Amino acid sequence: MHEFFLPVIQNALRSKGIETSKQINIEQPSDKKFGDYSTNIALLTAKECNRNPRELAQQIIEHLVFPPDTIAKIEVAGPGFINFYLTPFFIMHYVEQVLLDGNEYGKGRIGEGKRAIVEYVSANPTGPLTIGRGRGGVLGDCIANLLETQGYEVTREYYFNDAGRQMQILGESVRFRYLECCGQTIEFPDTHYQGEYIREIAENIYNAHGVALANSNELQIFKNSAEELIFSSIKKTLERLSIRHDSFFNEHTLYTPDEAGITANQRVIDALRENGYIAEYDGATWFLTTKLGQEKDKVLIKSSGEPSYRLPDIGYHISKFERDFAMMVNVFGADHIDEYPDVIEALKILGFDTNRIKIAINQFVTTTVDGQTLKMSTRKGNADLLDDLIDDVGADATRLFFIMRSKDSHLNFDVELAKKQSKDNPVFYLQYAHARICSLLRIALQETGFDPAFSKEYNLLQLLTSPVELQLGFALLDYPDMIKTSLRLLEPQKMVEYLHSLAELFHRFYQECPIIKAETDICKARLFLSLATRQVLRNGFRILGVSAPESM
RNA sequence: GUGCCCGUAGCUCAAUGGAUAGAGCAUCAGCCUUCUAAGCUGAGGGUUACUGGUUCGAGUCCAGUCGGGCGCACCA
Repeated sequence: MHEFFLPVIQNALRSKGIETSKQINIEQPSDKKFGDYSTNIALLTAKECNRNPRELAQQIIEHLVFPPDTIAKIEVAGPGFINFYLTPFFIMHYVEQVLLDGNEYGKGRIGEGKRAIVEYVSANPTGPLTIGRGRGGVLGDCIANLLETQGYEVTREYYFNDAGRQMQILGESVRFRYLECCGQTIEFPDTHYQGEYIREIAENIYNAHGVALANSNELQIFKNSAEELIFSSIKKTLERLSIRHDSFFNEHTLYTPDEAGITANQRVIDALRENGYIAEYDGATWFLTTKLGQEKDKVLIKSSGEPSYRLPDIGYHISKFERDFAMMVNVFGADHIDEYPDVIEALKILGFDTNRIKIAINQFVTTTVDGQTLKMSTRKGNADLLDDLIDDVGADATRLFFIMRSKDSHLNFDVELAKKQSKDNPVFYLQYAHARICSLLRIALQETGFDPAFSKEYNLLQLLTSPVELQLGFALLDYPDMIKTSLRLLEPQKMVEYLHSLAELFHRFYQECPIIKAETDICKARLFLSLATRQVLRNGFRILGVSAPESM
């Protein structure tokens, strides 16, 4: 709707000779008595023009020219708001558009011809996925879905490292458990991975090789089989939540020399050095972030000769620029917050357009069981496993729980409540609306023989004039704006909120308006409205990755 | 100590700087002989942690105070 109002208001301002740097906001008032849409442009520009806002608003109104039959009423209200009321004709005409567009309804074109990359999950294969990782995974998947609705060609990427110190410890952990299988008594170090899955991997190896590996100090086989098993279990877990990646980027490629015999890491060092941001001291190679006003320089190459995580991170992002992505979204948990500024600074120094990079940070998930908050750690093996949660509450509820809160808020996951499978579960409310519509359409077909999907009598929609019908129609028309807002904020939670209010309106409509029992034309019109509602629910569910059951 | 996030109803959370701060759960009172009651209608419940500031207007922005979470390695 923004596109609908914007040019008209701009024209009115121009013909009044008003120049303003202020942005024209079109918003929905919290209360319907202030109109369907509203703008505060008169309030914003009054001071610049040295005018009374209400007077100014009145004069702007006189110059507004809308297409016929679209706006029922325009008024000045309060301190100087301009409020717009849509005609019932316009609303119902738009519902028709929902039916015509079908699965395409809500799509936009701002990303057409552009490539975007979303990086998410990116857990190293040291253990099964935890609930905390799940939140980022679902968030990333939904953001990728949102980007696709706007025409972006999206790459879903998983960045991982199977070479570092943690993998070494993983291999050793498995070896210790294996030795236990062989009958040895081991003092298992606190620093190592204590999860039950390590034993299982060790038992697998024991079953395959017996005691043959007990006297070797070779870690490779333990590390490799652990990595293989853990990675496949991670992928399986993600699959259960319909989270998929189409690109796996191994950090190790940044350590591998190219045709010229130079590694990506080395190129980063060389380029930063050329710009005067590299120095060697204390045996290490440093990124001189003190020159950028930070307290300390940051190590890029440790005195051992190995790069720290920052160096490949920079190289990794350069690879995204080289792959020519117009938008790069990084999704990660709050514990990774501090690594970002350095990477961005380095990229700026090297002349990259860092505005293309968007960071979506999700706050932590705390789980409460019996009112007790649990602290999680993969290494201690007491983490809440994502798989267990999916077992308990199902994939739909898991996904919805993760995105029904703003990513900036700590998510309090009450495991007991989620396990209940009761009607308290918010996912049921949304899905029930969809199932209800499906049932309605089935019965309508049976009893009246009318199938709205194969009829084009859309003009019948104009018969619907009751407040709840118009409110429902209006909500449908708001869907495309909702997607854009959600994407701009990288916040799928907005979609959940919207779909909830849409479901609520439908339930009310269903309660107040007899549909199959209504007179023929009214019945048809209400079935059209129901069908359009189902379409928007479906389209929204697809973005959230929640299933749309035909019956419940 | 310091960087980021958060503090809103009994609980979990909403509210692109807008008009009377809203949902769900919980509590209470109604609505199924009628298209799915996993639903609908209504009631109660608030000094938006605190103190200042910015402006036509602040839960929202700024400064400070208090409280909670996450970081602050030559780990990733």
